[in-house]
Amino acid sequence: MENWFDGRELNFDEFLCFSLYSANHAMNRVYTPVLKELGLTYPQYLVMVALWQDDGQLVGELGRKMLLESSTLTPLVKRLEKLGYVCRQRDAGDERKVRVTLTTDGHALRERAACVPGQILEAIGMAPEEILALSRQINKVRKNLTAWSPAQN
Amino acid sequence: MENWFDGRELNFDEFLCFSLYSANHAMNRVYTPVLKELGLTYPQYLVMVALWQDDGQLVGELGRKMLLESSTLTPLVKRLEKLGYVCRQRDAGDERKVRVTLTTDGHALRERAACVPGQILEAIGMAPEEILALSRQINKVRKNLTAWSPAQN
DNA sequence: CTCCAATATATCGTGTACGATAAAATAGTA
DNA sequence: TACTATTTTATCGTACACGATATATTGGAG
Repeated sequence: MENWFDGRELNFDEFLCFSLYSANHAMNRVYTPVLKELGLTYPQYLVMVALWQDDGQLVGELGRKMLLESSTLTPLVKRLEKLGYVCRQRDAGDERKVRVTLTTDGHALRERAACVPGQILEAIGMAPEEILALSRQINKVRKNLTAWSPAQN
Repeated sequence: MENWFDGRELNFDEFLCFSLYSANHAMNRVYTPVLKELGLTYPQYLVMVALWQDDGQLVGELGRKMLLESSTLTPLVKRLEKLGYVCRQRDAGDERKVRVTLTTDGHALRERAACVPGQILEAIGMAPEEILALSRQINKVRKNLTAWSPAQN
């Protein structure tokens, strides 16, 4: 187990890919019990964070931020609606667009979720500056990957 | 979009979490078309890599390496079996265990997949040493997260 | 030897995720 | 104005991924 992804048996790309893959899963497993008390999944929480920062965004805007397709976001937002945290309504000016707005409960949830970041920060177990630096490096990889995929192939 | 996860609006933890989340998705999107020619998904490819390095592993061993539950691995390996790349058979000595063995096609696939790492490496667009260093940092986070989750909560 | 706990997979229900496709509204063009 | 192309969201099918649970085998205690 240890020597599989901590050793040198994998190629460099496989190494990084698997690191991202397993770290993302590990993050999800830490978030899950914390968010369970709010009745949210991790992707649902990310959408709520985006809405707390900027209410009334379109499904498309959320998709561009989170890099998700409508086939993923539409049912996810519908679940948030069923939970009573958001409201979906067609834009009056352009009936194609669907605007996602926080309900009173959705706004109130922000306070109840205030303790989440601290718990996650503790679980990560690194200094904020270190976390930020690592995030930037990972973002650089993400940018390279998204820039490459349509161009080359 | 840019200023959401590249700026400072998120908390540190949300920042890192989202970086991992989106980078993992981006990686998946790069792998998908490359692996499509082999008829594999990314998790299936990871299992094949593990088997190419060490054939005849148990479902449980694969699960510990990839940090996956049997509820995920069992159907995944069954799909690999349906594709004709592996063979699932109960261990003679202990009928509870299921051993996963490469078929002739499974072994042959290794050559056809030899071009994959190079393409991914190109897409990542970083020097091997840099990739390795980043992987190690991410693995450190993963270790912290997995060590924390059962202890604290 | 019998019963009970532990181990190893498997099954089920829910929720992401995506590609392909569809449907509806808007924009652009002849 | 009529027709087409684009935009925006939604739907469908497939494949992870997990927690909870079930099943079967093995190991131990008495």
